[in-house]
Amino acid sequence: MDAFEALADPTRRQVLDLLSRRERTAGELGRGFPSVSQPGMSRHLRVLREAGLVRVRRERSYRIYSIRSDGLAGVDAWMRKYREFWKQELDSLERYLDGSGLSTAESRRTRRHR
Amino acid sequence: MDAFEALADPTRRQVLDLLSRRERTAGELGRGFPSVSQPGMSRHLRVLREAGLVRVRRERSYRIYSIRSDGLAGVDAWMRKYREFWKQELDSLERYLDGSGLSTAESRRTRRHR
DNA sequence: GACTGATATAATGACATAGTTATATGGTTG
DNA sequence: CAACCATATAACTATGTCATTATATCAGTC
Repeated sequence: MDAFEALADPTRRQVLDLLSRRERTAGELGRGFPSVSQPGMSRHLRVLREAGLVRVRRERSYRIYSIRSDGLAGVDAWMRKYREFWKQELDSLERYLDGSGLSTAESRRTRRHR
Repeated sequence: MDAFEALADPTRRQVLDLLSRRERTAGELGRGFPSVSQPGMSRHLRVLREAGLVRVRRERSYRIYSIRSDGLAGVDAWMRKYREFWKQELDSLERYLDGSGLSTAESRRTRRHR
């Protein structure tokens, strides 16, 4: 399962959100999702691992999971070429605002905020 | 189907790649993927549309599809909080290189290129 | 070395997805 | 308005995904 498929599941995205703050054991992650059984979480973690989105290391009897940027960097790279699209839309918003009654300062503020 | 699920399919990502260059009719998009039947492509386009990733307009008897940044901007926003992860890794690479035999100029070049 | 705690794998079932063929819709043209 | 072209929807099938229960693995402890 590739990174895009792995990210399609909301639970897995939430797991990454938790890991983005700090690394956690499999058990901690599992307890964070009462709606998911222990084997269910284990499977999600496996998917994330095989997609290159997380890494594991063993410590005592625990498995400690943490974010691995490789996979996400790949997704980010794919998205890069689209980023200009909303930048473009902001630009045309700016042009529109510049043409209207707003001052340029106000336009810039508007742009910065959205 | 949300934007993340829509992006999980490689064909749909390729469709977006085509549309990132210029808008196209459903037929043009279909012909771009000989491995996908006409109804198959129509379905993919529907998924992309309902996920907010593309928009359609009618012109003559054609349906013209184009990128709609809303959906992708949402995905990008989710990814934003991870971007610092590889930036961080680049920073530690830089620190490592600065500490090694490389000149600072070489380190900066390395950093900029990856 | 048996027992326990932490985690992974196996087996299975319900449901979703993507592809296929057949058919419908809707605008365009003679 | 009949025939045609572009595209969408329906019905169906194959395959995949996710969740569940039961079981295995494996390290640490008594």
